[in-house]
This record gives sequence, structure tokens and C-alpha cells, in this order.
Amino acid sequence: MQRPFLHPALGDVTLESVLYALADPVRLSIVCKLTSGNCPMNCSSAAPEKLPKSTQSHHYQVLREAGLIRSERRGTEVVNTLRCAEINAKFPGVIPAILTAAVAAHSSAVIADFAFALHAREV
Amino acid sequence: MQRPFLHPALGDVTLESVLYALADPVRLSIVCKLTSGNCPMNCSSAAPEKLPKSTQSHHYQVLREAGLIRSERRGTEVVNTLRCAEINAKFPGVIPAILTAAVAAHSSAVIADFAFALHAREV
DNA sequence: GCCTGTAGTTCATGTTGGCGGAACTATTGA
DNA sequence: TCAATAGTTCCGCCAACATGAACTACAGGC
Repeated sequence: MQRPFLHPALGDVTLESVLYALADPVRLSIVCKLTSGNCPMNCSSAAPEKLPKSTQSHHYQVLREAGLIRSERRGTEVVNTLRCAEINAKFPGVIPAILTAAVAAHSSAVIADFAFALHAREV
Repeated sequence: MQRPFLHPALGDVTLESVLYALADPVRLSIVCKLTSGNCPMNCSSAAPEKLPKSTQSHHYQVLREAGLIRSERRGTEVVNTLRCAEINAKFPGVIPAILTAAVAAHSSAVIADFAFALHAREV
């Protein structure tokens, strides 16, 4: 856990990598959860239950390298925050449209309350 | 070339598969080209040059199975049309936002004139 | 300090999936 | 009938993904 996290600069974030990161149901649910959570969350609480830790770690790495989340170490934990505002500045409307569609498509309880968060705040 | 093309019903189209299909730069450029072309195009004219035919065929298959395009045989050719209207009905705003971002991101000549088409017509 | 628990990462491995060359099919036109 | 055109299918190679096992790092109690 020594080596620092690498976050791409906004200029290096590509639309393709963002779409690729969100094309996986696990990663999409993580992003939805982070959005609805409204505050930084550690890895295991934002990921689906029963997912092996190594797989979680892999998914967070993909999200991080795509520029979608920012990760920081807090003691033994890693807290993750969305970089929605930045991404939205570069690709206007893409993230909100995808997350709204995700909410509509899967009406799971987990994602459901995200709808309120989406309309309450600007994503 | 005997077997018919399989197009998923709108109900079977998932957000993940749409995002996955658009996460590839080749497929994204094909969709942009089809949008700017404004009319059905055969496979080779919508795909980037110098791409092996087998790879083209693969990419069209992915787009077709994701529900993004509809393919029909016309003699020796296969003409492809976008299913944007249908997808947009199911996932409102997703496709326009992605295509707009794609145009802004890559300002290639090929995709450039898509911007006019986008604003001239409703996507 | 030392042990234990917690939170993630890294490594190694089996499995899956994409790319592309070669061969094939179907249609058109001479 | 022959050649050209437009794609598809088959197959091998390589890269990527998921996951179990081992490891690292920090926090708290003794």
C-alpha cells in the first residue's frame, strides 16, 4: 500500500475510457452508490457485497485510471470521491445521462435513492 | 451470408452493452459517421480506412447486438442505420450526450461535420 | 514493543474475449 | 461462366478479466 494512487489529469481523461469504465455493471453500481452516498466512501462499502476484495480493488483501479473517482488513504481505509464535476466540465451531460438511465433501468433499492440525490444536487 | 442478422428487441437492450459498444474508438467513430451521414451506409464506408474486413465485421456485430444499429442486406452490400430514436426513448439523452462529447473530444475532419448534422436534426 | 484485526494491494493463474489473416459465401456485372 | 465486390466465418495468438492466496500497512489493546 506504499505506492501512491495515480489519478489522470483531466486533459488525459478520454471519453472511451470513461464509457469503458461505466460499461461494467459492478463499476456502474459503485459510481451510482458514490453519487447517492453524497460523501466519500471507502471501497468495501460502495462495492456490491460478496465481491472478492481483489476484484473490488481491480474495479476501483479501473475507475481511478478512467478519471471517474479520486482515492485517498485515511488510515487503513481508502476513501473514494467522484470526479463528476470535472468530468462533466469536459464531457457535458454524459455522466448525468448515464446515471439517470442506470437508475431507470435497474430499479434496485441501492440505486433507487440516488434519484433523489441526483435531483437535489447538481451532479 | 445466409443467416439473417439478429437485432435485439428494445426491451433486451441494456445500458451496459450500449456503453460497452461505444467504449471502442472504432465503433464510436462508426456511429458518429452514421449520424453525420444522415442516411444508411454500407459497412466499409462507415468504418475507418485500412481496417481489416474481419475486424470491421466484428465491430458491426457488436454494435448490432448492442442494439445501436440495424443492418439489412442490399445485394452484395449491408446497409446500416442507427437505432438512435429507439435507444433515446429507452435511455433519454445518453446517446446525444456521448456523441456530442465525441465530436468535441476528437475534432477529426471525419467527425467534424457531424456537429452540423447534430444540430440540424434531432438525434 | 508485540499481537490481532481490518482494509486493500499485489501476485499468479485459469478463463475469456478481441484482433486479424486466410478461406469461404453471396451477389452483381461483363 | 468468370471475375470482382462486399462481408462473414474460422482459427490462432495475445491481452485483459476475475479471483484465491499471500502480502503490506495502519490502528488499537495488552
